[in-house]
Amino acid sequence: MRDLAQTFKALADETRLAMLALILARGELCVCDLTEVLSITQSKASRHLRYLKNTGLLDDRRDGLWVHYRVAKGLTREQRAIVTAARRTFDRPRLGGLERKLDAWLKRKSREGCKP
Amino acid sequence: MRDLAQTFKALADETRLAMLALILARGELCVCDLTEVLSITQSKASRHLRYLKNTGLLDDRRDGLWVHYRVAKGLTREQRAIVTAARRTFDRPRLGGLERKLDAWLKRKSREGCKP
DNA sequence: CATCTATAACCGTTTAAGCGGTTATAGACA
DNA sequence: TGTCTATAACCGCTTAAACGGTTATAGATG
Repeated sequence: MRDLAQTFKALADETRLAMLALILARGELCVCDLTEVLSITQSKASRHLRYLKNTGLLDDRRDGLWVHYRVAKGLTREQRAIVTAARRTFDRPRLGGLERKLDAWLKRKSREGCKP
Repeated sequence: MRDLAQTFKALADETRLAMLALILARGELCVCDLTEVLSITQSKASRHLRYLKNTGLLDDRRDGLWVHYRVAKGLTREQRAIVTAARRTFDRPRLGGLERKLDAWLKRKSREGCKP
């Protein structure tokens, strides 16, 4: 019960939910992508990603300066069930909007780098 | 996204999770049953039940002095999905233990009333 | 009406989350 | 080595949760 409550707590925040939705949609994203697309500070992005990682929902992978986050390999049975249910219920229009923003950002990033 | 996070928040607490598990298992329970079986204060039980009711997960029904709580009729699509997933993942042994305790309590209650 | 019971609502306190700003670290690169 | 970049870790502050104890309310019962 402890663990189940913990998993729900990890998803009980709009920012973390949006991060998970985007990562589920794209497989893997780096911190600056999420910071940009969700229009949040780097410190906020980092904090919430750490939370999701500590809960065991995400893994990270360093690649040079960037750190990429993806859904963890070793989800528990409980976690898998909850994440799957969450995935099915994400707000489609909102997620669509975020994905378009992400695409625009990725294009700009590939031209001009990670800065603005 | 707002609502989804709200639903997760409602389930992000061990007490509320246990309450929901018991109510799902039995259909309907009154406040004193939950107070007794979970060994919590009345004020705590009432507070968490109000939380679940305000989130739209539970309905209440007054019957004389007692108030019975059950899973709400009008769950949103999201809520139904999440509750169903949660139900599947409840800690079986723990829930079994609570149910045995509940049965013992209900027997005693029918004999001696709601008191101890 | 007076009293008793089950529950809700309130209150003051403690604990935990979340936040932005700042500093530290790890790796790239001149 | 010095500097730049992406990210993590830290800090002080603010807000929100949760708690137990107490009081209020609704309905039962004598």
